[in-house]
Amino acid sequence: MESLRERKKQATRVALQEAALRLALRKGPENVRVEEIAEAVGVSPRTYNNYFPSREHAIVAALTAARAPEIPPGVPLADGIIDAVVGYYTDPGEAMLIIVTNPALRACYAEAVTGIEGPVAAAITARGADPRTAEVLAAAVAAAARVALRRWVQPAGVPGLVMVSGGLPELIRAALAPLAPALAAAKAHSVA
Amino acid sequence: MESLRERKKQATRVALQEAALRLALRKGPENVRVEEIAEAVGVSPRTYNNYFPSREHAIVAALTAARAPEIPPGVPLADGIIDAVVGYYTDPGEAMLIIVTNPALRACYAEAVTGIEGPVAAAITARGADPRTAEVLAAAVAAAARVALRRWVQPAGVPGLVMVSGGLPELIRAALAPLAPALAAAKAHSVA
DNA sequence: ACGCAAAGTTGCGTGCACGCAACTTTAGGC
DNA sequence: GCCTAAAGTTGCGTGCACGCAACTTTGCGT
Repeated sequence: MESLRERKKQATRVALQEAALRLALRKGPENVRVEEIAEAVGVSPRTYNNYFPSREHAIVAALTAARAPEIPPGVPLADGIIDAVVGYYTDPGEAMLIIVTNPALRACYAEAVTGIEGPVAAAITARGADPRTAEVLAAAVAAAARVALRRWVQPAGVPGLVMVSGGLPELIRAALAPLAPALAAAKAHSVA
Repeated sequence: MESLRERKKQATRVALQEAALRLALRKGPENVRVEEIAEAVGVSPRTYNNYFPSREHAIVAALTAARAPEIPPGVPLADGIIDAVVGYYTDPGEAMLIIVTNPALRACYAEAVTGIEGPVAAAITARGADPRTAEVLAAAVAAAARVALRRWVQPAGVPGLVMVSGGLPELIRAALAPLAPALAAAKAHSVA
């Protein structure tokens, strides 16, 4: 059902996301006031907060909106999940730089990683695993993805340590690899 | 080194934690103002925020302060970690009820679960695993613990579903179980 | 077409988080 | 003991998040 209400709400939501991202790209995320975003869309600041719970959420939503990981059903579970997560994070254009630059945006983006838990859990369940097991493993996958993001951003921490920081896809694969045995076991458990 | 500075800082920090918890228990967490906590300790509100980044953090800190999970070195890795995490969450007296009642405190407490990642990662590394693997697995363990906490709080979600919500320890064991294969593999990998 | 109930928007008031620039306290060399 | 630098505290100002109570718009039955 696409009532007028729904369409209007969605329109202002999208407008707010786009305005927030545009302003952040132009002036830097620090220098964007909620009032500006609201004004650019023709809405009150109070209404902005009815749509987004913080100043950062609209910007992050502009990047994560309408993006859901797709997990291929044929391949082994671990491989499918890894590819899906890698694909999920491998579009971001220049906007990604804005996000990793700003601490508040980084935190908000890391929080948004939770969004992959639902689809991942569904995929694991679809393979026959117990839903509660799937929930835990999906949370673990999201946690590993956050670790990968953290490593990607970090300037390599202690100077003496390895500077692996290659591409984000490689970091994600490396971070998810230790979870593969648990994913395989979940599948096996479903068979038993 | 216990300089006068350090001792004073620690004293006010502890005083703030205790005051925050005491007031929260007496009046309910919602009705405690930062100004009150600061005044109870004899410090300015601004100083409160130099110690804690939010109103909730002091209350949560009062419960998580000086608590580090102890992971026995002898037993199998997964068992040791599970027992340690269970023990970590199995003291909380009546104060726990205050926390699970309030959404903001719940969020803050869940965030504090990150505190176990360090010790857990250290224990995994101590068994010979790669530090980067240990970091990922520790994050996964923390994520599983958060799932257990979520399940413990939730009023059993959909009415038709199982109402497992027994004790928190059982929930934690159930949530960590799916990660056991990954923990075992990390240890095996170190041996190979 | 009418009118009522549900949903959405807005202004207001309050409390919180925090950068900044004074000001005060502590540490340590002399 | 004295003086200076480092560390800590405080007041102030600003912007944000959100509960609340009007007010406006939309949906829908008649």
